[in-house]
Amino acid sequence: MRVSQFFMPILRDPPKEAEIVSHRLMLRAGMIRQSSSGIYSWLPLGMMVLKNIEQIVREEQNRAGAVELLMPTIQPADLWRESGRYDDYGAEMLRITDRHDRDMLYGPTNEELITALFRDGARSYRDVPRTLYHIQWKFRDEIRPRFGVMRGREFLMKDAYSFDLTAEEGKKSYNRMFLAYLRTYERLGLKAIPMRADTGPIGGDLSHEFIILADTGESEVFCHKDLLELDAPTNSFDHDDDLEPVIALWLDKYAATEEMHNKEQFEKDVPADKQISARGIEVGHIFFFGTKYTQTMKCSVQGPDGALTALQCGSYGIGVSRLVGAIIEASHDDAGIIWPEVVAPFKIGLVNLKVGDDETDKACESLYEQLTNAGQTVLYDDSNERAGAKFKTMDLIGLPWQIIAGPRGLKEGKVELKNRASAETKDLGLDEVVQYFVSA
RNA sequence: CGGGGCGUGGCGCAGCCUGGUAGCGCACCUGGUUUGGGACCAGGGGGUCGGAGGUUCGAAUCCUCUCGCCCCGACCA
Repeated sequence: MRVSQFFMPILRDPPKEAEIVSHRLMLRAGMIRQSSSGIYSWLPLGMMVLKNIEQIVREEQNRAGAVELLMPTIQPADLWRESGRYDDYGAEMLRITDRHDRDMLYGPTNEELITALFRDGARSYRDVPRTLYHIQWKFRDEIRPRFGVMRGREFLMKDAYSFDLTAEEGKKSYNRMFLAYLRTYERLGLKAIPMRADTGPIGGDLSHEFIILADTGESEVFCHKDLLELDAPTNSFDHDDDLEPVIALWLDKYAATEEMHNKEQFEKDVPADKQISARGIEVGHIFFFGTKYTQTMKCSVQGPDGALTALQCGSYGIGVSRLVGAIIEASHDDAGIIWPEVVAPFKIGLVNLKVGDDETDKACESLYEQLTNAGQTVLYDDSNERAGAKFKTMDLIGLPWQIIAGPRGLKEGKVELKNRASAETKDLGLDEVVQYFVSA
């Protein structure tokens, strides 16, 4: 993509409403624009990141055996009356009336919808276990949206739902998703710690929040330091594998959010030098709630003995749009964003320091073409800005690699390759830079 | 919802107290000089001051109502 053809409205100064760093940087880098309180348009650069995250989440869901579908954003109120949550959910649910005066709502979550779908589509014990998911926009009419995309009213969420015959089986589905979450965050370059959590309005008795530590986190969290050292297992698992021992690596160590925190136990279980108390951002939440919805909504399946059994369910959410902000909170410096390669909107920023200079133009065009042809994503700054402005912009938008080409270096046949994260630079020949990326 | 604050060009702000028909920096356009970490000079374009009503010869400025946005709290992926 050429900057001269792109849409990336950079702000030199942050709008005053943006308080936290990720919000400021997203606005400044031209990733998002607010439409109304807690509701945002995603501009090209932001959308690219969102899609990249979404894709990683999708791949790990698929790998964990979940099946993707897509449910609507607007749901009929009757479904929620059936589960009893229409009245329970309160003002956070955006209620709408259609032209026929029917009560509708903009879905804050999808337990009812998926349960109705599964109820109609599954008859036999042979139809379980299944885990279904979708990645869809949700709306929760927060009393006070804030922190930009981290706490918006409209947000993109991956939510998965597991259906099993027995609670024991259900726990397996839960564990499998637990590991999928660890993998997902690890791939995103985040260290997410599962913590025992309150189940809130979703209900149920088994629940974990996945928390990443960041100064700007909205809640206080407490955990054992060793949890930060654990790596997600890389091998695949089947539904019937016993994951308890694997999960135990995480569950054996103390980790709790404010609401679940037990100071005495924390001090008893965790040596003083291993005690971490910090701020955290919740980037995922998983629940096992058994038959809470399947019973009231009559979602059952016939067992081998012919008896009808209400299915055992869990639900598993990842805030995809929130992750965009969370990653920035975890990865930035004074100059701007520092994208992990896997989610970066482009891998390489190619900076032409002197547009109009024959040799520089030629070198840049050639690099752009070769790298693009080799499958690299390149943002080529072919604009007429001055060098300084281009550097600032590149640092702000945080592409992992910058290739800087100007007459001075090209006199020696060299361009500069700069790593955004480490700020390391090296001078390479034109062929060498291409090689660097093509062979890597 | 309770408490606080703000709405003046794309962004940041001044003007409002002491009414006289809008200004500054950045951004944008044109020309020139510049050109490796947000250049300089000159010349331009763009707002009717969130909205409605009122007071007044005259309202961004005063009064009333209203809408939106932000911050603190309760709530949340």
